[in-house]
Amino acid sequence: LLEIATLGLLKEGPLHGYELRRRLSEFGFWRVSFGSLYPALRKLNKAGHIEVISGDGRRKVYAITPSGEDRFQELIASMTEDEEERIFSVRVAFLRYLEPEGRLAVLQSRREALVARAARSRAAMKTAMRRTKDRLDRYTLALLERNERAVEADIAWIDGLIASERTALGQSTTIEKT
Amino acid sequence: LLEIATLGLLKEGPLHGYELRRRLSEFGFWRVSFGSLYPALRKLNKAGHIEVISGDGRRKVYAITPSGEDRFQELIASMTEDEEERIFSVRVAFLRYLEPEGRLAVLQSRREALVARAARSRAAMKTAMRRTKDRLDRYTLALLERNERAVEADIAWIDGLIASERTALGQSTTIEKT
DNA sequence: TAAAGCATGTAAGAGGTTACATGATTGG
DNA sequence: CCAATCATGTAACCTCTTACATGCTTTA
Repeated sequence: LLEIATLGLLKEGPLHGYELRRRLSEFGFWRVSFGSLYPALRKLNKAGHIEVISGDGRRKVYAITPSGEDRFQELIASMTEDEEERIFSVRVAFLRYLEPEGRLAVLQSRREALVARAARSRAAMKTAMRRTKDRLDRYTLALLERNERAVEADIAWIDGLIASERTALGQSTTIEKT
Repeated sequence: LLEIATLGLLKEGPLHGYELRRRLSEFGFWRVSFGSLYPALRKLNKAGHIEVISGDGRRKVYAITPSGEDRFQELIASMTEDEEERIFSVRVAFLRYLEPEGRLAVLQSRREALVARAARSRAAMKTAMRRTKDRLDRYTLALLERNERAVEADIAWIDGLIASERTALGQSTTIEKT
């Protein structure tokens, strides 16, 4: 998570650690702790994915290297199924760096995961109701309903992205728009 | 997370580890790994929060102890601000075990966190637009909009729960319902 | 000149994961 | 009887957190 977010932000320009953290939390990703940020930067540096382009003693400004670009492409394209929302958000935020086919693959993979989750959620509701003999408590019920609505909204959102991705990809479909 | 989920499920009746895991994933919380489940059970046992009520060599059936009940009450009532969705879900699933005042406190605390997040999200959108001079890319924009809608939906959901909690709590307001 | 904020870092530990090992029980 | 699945467990590791330590720079 930190690795992909760091590389993604550094693709937009060199930054030092403190500023990187500000961007991360400002964007609404999460407020990463320094205790995790600095060791991560050192690790990325040691791996050759980023380099120090200005160490004036005070600030250490990092820039992404070609090796880091490769690593970033690898990370952004490889979806893990039923990925955490936080990680997927970071992926979407940098989705513009992926080629159109890769984007479509990521979005469709996410869609499948969401549909599977919705199915599991509905199944869970049924089993829960059967187990408790329809005495499902108010809060659990409210939670399950909320989750169902949230997943449905997300699927609709993804569908919108997929649709506009498809029209951007296959221009041949745009026959007689009027 | 595992601690509160385990204690909460054991409040409904004794279970062995394997079955506990089934319930956890069946409910849609998450598929906890055995490598985390069994050490956690041993830790809870050592702390005296749960006890083995049937170790027939094969299955080890655990039950919650009075100490575990205390621990559970402590965990369910103590909200951490801007809590992860997963943890809050577990909290809601067991909210019925909290007294009405505690429930209201938890819900209102969550509401505040969501409102704060929405404000941060809007601020982030403005700074991001200012920084990139209105050339915010499609995906980032879609993501920010999606997040805003999701948080708003969650606030509305919480408001519903708070409202019904309030009417259940203060019966004096129910003057002339017809 | 003192406080607030900028900036980097280390150590310990929380809370999970994957991979591996082992054995009992049940169903075809 | 063999495979699947039930059932428990350990070891190594990953990612991130909190708490602490340090020193510089800006501003009131």
